[in-house]
Amino acid sequence: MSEISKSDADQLREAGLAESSADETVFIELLFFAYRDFVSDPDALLQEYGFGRAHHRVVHFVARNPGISVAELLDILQITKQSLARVLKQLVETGFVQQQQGAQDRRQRLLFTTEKGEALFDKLREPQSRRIKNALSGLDARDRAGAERFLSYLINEDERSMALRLSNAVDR
Amino acid sequence: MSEISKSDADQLREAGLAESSADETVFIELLFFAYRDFVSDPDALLQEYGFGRAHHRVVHFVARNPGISVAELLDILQITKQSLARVLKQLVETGFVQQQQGAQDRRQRLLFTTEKGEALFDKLREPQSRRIKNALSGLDARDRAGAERFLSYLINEDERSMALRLSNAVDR
DNA sequence: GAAATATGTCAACAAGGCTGACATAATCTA
DNA sequence: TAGATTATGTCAGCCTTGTTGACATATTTC
Repeated sequence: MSEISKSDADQLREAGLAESSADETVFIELLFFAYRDFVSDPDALLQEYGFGRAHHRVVHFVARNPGISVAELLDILQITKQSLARVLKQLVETGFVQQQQGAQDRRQRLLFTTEKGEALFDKLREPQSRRIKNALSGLDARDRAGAERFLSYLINEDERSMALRLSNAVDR
Repeated sequence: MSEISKSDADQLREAGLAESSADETVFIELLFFAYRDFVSDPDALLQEYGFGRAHHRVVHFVARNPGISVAELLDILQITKQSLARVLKQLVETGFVQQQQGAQDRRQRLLFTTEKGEALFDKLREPQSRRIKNALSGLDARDRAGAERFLSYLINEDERSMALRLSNAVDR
């Protein structure tokens, strides 16, 4: 990993000049750059539909969790009811998402993607999937495991198991 | 890594039912959850100053790259001149960032943090640094290297070396 | 029957993206 | 040196997506 040399930080540390934050700061910035480029992929595609990133997140998590309730979706996205309602309404009106009254609890509106929604989900996932696949192609199994662990440990502890359960859900 | 089991996806794959995107989708969602929580840390602190995430990014990269030009900062943040100008103006007016005419090229306004800006930088970095440190504490050296590699390979190839050069810059 | 819950809705606001046009000063180049 | 290019700033206006708080409805639970 010659590109990812830490020589400067190492030298500083040996000289006793570095704060302990040196190492972490590398990761702070790697996360910024990686996420910046990672989310940039779907944006151009979304414009064709007049949608934004918020729509993408909703379509993605509804497609991945068919029958999810509004409350569960709010939990995942960590935005307010109103922020979700706005984009969800548009997605329902334009036929990308369907609502269905809950069977056990009829107060719930369970959410599903339509075929159209499924197609959008795939279309938006494709470039991100490609980027991930490309990144993983340079890594061996140990590296991949390390990346997966690191990301999962960044998630708030009290929500980690839920997040991992969702991410590892059956992929259709 | 019992928590990060891939049993569902594995079963599907063995049954020949899974699309090749199954593995990547786990990373797509891990990135979402990790970044969601990662950026949530500084938000409460920023409110005390009446600032938002955009201010954070500017303060961070100016503090990390003293004397950076406006053009270089735009390159990092990948936003428009106007979006930057708005928050930069506020940071200068409130005394967190200083401008200084370039010596060689006097058209440039080189940016520096003030002591006040430096203090804010540290204050905002602290919780993120703590989160990273906490995540790394559960990992061995191989895992850490894997995480670092994975994130760097997610960055657009034509900007990767710049990003890595910045991230590995001398940490003060 | 009353309280709690799931959801929706409305009005209003703020942050921070965007565009496009135009201005100024400084540098580079033919 | 004149003209083109570059670095930056600024103005007006727009859009998305986040926020709050109040209130309404239907349903479930106690």
